[in-house]
Amino acid sequence: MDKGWGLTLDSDPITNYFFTNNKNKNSSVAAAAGGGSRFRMVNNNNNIGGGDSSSSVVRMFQFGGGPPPSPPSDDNRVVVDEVDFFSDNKKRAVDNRDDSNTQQLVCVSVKKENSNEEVGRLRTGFDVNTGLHLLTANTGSDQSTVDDGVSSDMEDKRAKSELAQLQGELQHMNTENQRLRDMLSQVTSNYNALQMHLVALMQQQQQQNQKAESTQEHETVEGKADDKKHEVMVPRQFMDLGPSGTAETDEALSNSSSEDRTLSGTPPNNIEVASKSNGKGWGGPNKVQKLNSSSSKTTIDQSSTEATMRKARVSVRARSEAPMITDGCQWRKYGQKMAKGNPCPRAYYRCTMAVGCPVRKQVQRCAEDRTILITTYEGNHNHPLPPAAMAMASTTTAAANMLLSGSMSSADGIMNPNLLARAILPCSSSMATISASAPFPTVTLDLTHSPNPLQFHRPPTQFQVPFPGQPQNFGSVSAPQLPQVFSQGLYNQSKFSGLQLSQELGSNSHQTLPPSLPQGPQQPPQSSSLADTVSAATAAITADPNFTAALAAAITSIIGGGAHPYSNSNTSNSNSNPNPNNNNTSNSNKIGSFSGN
DNA sequence: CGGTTTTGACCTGCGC
DNA sequence: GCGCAGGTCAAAACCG
Repeated sequence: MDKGWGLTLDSDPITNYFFTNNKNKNSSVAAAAGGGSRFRMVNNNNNIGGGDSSSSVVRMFQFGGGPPPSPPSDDNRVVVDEVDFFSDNKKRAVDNRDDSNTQQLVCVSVKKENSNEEVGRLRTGFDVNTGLHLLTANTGSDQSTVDDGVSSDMEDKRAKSELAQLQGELQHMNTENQRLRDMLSQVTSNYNALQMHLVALMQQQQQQNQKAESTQEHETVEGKADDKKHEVMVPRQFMDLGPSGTAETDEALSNSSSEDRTLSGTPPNNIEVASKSNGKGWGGPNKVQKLNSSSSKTTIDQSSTEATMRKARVSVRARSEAPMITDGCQWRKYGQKMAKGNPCPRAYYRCTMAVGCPVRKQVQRCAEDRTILITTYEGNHNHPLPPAAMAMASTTTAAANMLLSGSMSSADGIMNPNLLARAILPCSSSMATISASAPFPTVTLDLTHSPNPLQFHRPPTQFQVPFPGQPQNFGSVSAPQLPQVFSQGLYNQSKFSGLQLSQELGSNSHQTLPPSLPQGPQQPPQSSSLADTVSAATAAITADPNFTAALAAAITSIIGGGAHPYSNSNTSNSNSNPNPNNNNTSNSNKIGSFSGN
């Protein structure tokens, strides 16, 4: 959520405006990232001399670049602010000794600006030069030499009065600035609250749908008593890849089931097994399966099919040189195998952030393109997730929920993979593909595509998160910010090849991408990580009104169920360093049999 | 020393 | 029933 927040807010034009104008002390960084270079220029100008707030200053400086309230006398100097600035001042200094006052004022104003850190936005060269020149010009000694002959009280008074006036204006501006900030914070909080509310509503709706379905199933299953209840519900748990983390929502979603799971070693697992017993799904250990003996077997068998159907997997394809993407969670490798048709070994990981966490993932390099890392998630965390892990969790959860909700209530979901895919990633159907092929329905989020490479590449650490949307927008996010977006974890450990927004559907592109991403500089969450990036993207997707609308429409049309996109998901990665692609195909079992490509 | 990784063995489901 | 393939286990090795 948090991250989503930042993104969405940032995207907000208003926010952008405020940030850039008011807060943007490091605008050079913030603006740099995005496509907003032009915007930045404008802002800077405004900051310096442009905007309403600094109009007085503008007048003094007579900047040509910005849109100064009062047109500067010299229309000629336009292009380079610095040059104009200096030349202008100098000019006056030389030409008009009487303007010493003006110079003084300028100096004063500049100092003020500095004190406010407003000047910090200016390019360094600009700042430095400006300060030096002005100060130098205004130095008392110099002035005295110049003014000696003229020195008049009248001028002093005039200067003082103007100074006072300027100070007053400055104060006024500061007040205004503060007021705007307050407004911004208020807007932000309101937005956040609304978003939370929306998510809660969606989850609630989904929960209701789940209950309805579970009850139906329960009834259908020949009235087998209480035990069945759990079993019937179990599938749900798995259905939610969800970010269990924060969870009010999670609990709500997985409510009863979560309770069952609390005791990790025991019964809970049985439940898992039940859902997974069907076959080759990842699931509870065989042991557990064994434990899950006869009594409930019948019910399991009956429900297993459904459970299987409901057990969704979310596969994420991303370009990464790292052995594993950083998703914020801690994983322990418990196996590695050669998979048929892929020379790269497949690594199996289990979430170790909590003792009984059922979440597992497979990591394998793409046979065709080994720069692509395929990470497949399954299960639902039964523990709080760190912020860094929320992004991926949210993303996968949202995708899984979409799929599951579709598949569960009706076959339509699977029947219309495109629709679901679109719902998940409205912009480009190609980015999200749904495979109904067993054993479990799988949603594949392809983060490797970048129709419009807006990607910013950061060589060693790269991560591609192609989200539907406007690349340019993303660009606007600005490189500097992106780093923030990417969580440290991912950042460090996994090397993604650039954050990308793909808009395969040119026309739709706008829709898909949450406005937030595109528009504004995103406010980096406190802890940034790749996960953040993903979460950012996820948040963007989920938070995007358009996305939400599309999602809701899709779901409604398909199942009438509700999906709840979590705005926060993250992928952080774990500490473990699996090298799926490592040549050390030391794996075990069937290496020999492996035919490779 | 505890946690993680490696890796051969084992289990299970599926297709023939 | 057999073989294959996917998935998991668990002892040994490794590592900080």
